[in-house]
Amino acid sequence: MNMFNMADKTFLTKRQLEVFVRRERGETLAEIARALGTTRSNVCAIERAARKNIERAYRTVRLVESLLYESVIIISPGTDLYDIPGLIYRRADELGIKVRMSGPMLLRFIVEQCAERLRNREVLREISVAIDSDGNVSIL
Amino acid sequence: MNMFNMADKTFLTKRQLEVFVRRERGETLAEIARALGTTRSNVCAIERAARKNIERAYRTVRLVESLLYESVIIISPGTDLYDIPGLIYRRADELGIKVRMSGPMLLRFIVEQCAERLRNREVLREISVAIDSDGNVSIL
DNA sequence: ATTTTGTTGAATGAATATGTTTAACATGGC
DNA sequence: GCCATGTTAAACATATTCATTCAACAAAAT
Repeated sequence: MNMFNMADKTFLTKRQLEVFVRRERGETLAEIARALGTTRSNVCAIERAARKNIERAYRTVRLVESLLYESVIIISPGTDLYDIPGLIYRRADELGIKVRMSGPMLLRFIVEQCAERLRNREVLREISVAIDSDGNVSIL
Repeated sequence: MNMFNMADKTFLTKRQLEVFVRRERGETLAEIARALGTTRSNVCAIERAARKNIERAYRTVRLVESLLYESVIIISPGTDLYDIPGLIYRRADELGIKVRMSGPMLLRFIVEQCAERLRNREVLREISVAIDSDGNVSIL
């Protein structure tokens, strides 16, 4: 049991919450380390973990909302990599959304995120791309 | 490595996302189990885990926003009185909050509320200023 | 120049999470 | 009754996270 994170309500540990709040108040790593009886580097690590979890929570919420409220584009195996930006722009146009990425940026993004689903220019496994109403593109 | 959750972006594993999306589309446990090569009860468990993670992500976001949006600014001894409005505006900007007081109004407000913590232009004892999400400023 | 402050990487033990199987149970439709 | 559907609990192996320490480094403040 983790007696510190009562009830699994959030993704922040009691320790992470304590450090996060104190840091937001402007306390220094050394002050917090003294108060919690540990080291600066440990407090630093805990803060890093807290912010990572917060970022992940935001991304999770955005992902779920994009699934529930926005558009998902399914890119089938066999599609040519270079056709993907066009597919995304076309769908965005249909929805009246301006994509916040240029064509080349989109290409690089896809390659980065889906390297293992591509071979040269060919899509091997289905790729699901979400566009939210702000024009943010994400891979599901 | 968890080959299922590319890149630690969210709190949903690939499996959880797949099950969640299919369920949202109305697919039945048995259908999904067949498609993923496993059992109904397993799909059920995965869906439960997915929804638990989503709920936790929402709670995390709400917790963090409640911490950030009712923000407390600590003004340390030694601060120049005339720097205080700037500190408050900067923090408000970071939070995307518009302060409902002009600079001179803020100054007069501070002087009125904290006379005994000031000597001429210098802050003698720490002052805690709160801004709420409506931009209202108060001394704690 | 020294101290404070924040960061990073590696390593570690303990705690949690994940996906899985199997067996059982409840409900509603036909 | 029979079947499809959804749920639950126990148990398990593997994977991941958490807090921690220690050593080292860079930047900023004193």
